[in-house]
Amino acid sequence: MPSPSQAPAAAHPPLQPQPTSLRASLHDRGQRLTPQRQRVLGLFEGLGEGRHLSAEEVHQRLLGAQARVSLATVYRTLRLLSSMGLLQELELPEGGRRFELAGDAHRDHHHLVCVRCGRTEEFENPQVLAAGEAAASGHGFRLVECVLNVRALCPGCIAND
Amino acid sequence: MPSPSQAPAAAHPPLQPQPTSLRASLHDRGQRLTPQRQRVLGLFEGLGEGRHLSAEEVHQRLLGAQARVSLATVYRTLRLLSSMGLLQELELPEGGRRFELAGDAHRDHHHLVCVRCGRTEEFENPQVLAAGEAAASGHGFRLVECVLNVRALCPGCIAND
DNA sequence: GTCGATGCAAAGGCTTTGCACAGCC
DNA sequence: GGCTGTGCAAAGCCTTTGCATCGAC
Repeated sequence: MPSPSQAPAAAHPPLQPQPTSLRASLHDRGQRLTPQRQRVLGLFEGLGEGRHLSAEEVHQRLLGAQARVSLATVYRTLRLLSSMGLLQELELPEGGRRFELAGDAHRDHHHLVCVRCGRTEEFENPQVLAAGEAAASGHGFRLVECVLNVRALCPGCIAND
Repeated sequence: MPSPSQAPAAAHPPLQPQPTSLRASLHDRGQRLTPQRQRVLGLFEGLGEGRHLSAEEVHQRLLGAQARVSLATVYRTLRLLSSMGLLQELELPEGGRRFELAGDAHRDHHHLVCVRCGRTEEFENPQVLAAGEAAASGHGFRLVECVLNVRALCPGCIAND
């Protein structure tokens, strides 16, 4: 269950941007809340959990939403939000860097990718998380996240084989 | 226990290059066995399973071993050997592309990476493989490989926290 | 001897950075 | 009003590609 950050007053829908907590997090680091940063985070929150975008895709979507943000700022913001723990960078095979909304739910969030056409499915499996935790604690590590990348052939590509 | 590939005649140490099967695989594709290709594959075989290198590292190691191979050829060869299924490209967080020797053993070969210092441990866990197979077949996919990337903090970095 | 592979260097993406201006606090 | 963030464009990796030569078959 996702823990509410720090908004005890009103119950708000999960897809809604949370400028309050974003501002607070930024302020703790001596940084500022700008429309660009709200836009980027809001974009991911609007997508919902588990959806991932490349820097270029973020840029295009923001332009499409009439939000004037430069690509350089998109890169800077993605890095900032990742370092704040609000976004997470993920590794997909043969692709590029992508980012998605961070959250406890993502500690058990995995990818099934077709090695031929790139089609991607997502799934969860608590046993994977358990295995990750076992491996981490077995080596004295503290788990941050675990991601299972399953590389496979999708039905369409099997048929074309 | 690693299964022997296809050398029923003599028991040879697993670290030995196998020019015969490499030549055969290349020949099937109308391609040639060159010293450079032997060198690159031999380097990985000499490392043993589960060790991974970037293109730059491959190049440096070959130069150090007095093998004159251009970086462009390293890139071309890594791609070729990957497409032949002899090497596999893997995705590590915050790093770059890396390659490792392919093999059945690697379908259950996972990484525990410190998100701060990059320290990497490797481990196996059959339950992870089972989860990957379940996910693949559940979506109609045919499993190629599954890799669990566990991002965590290592003991040293926890202490410096 | 033929046709593919290599080496070199230039081109190509994607990402980061320097600097002056704009805007949050 | 100070100081951080932004936009623009140039610089920087890493990787791929064109072309003449070399070498495996």
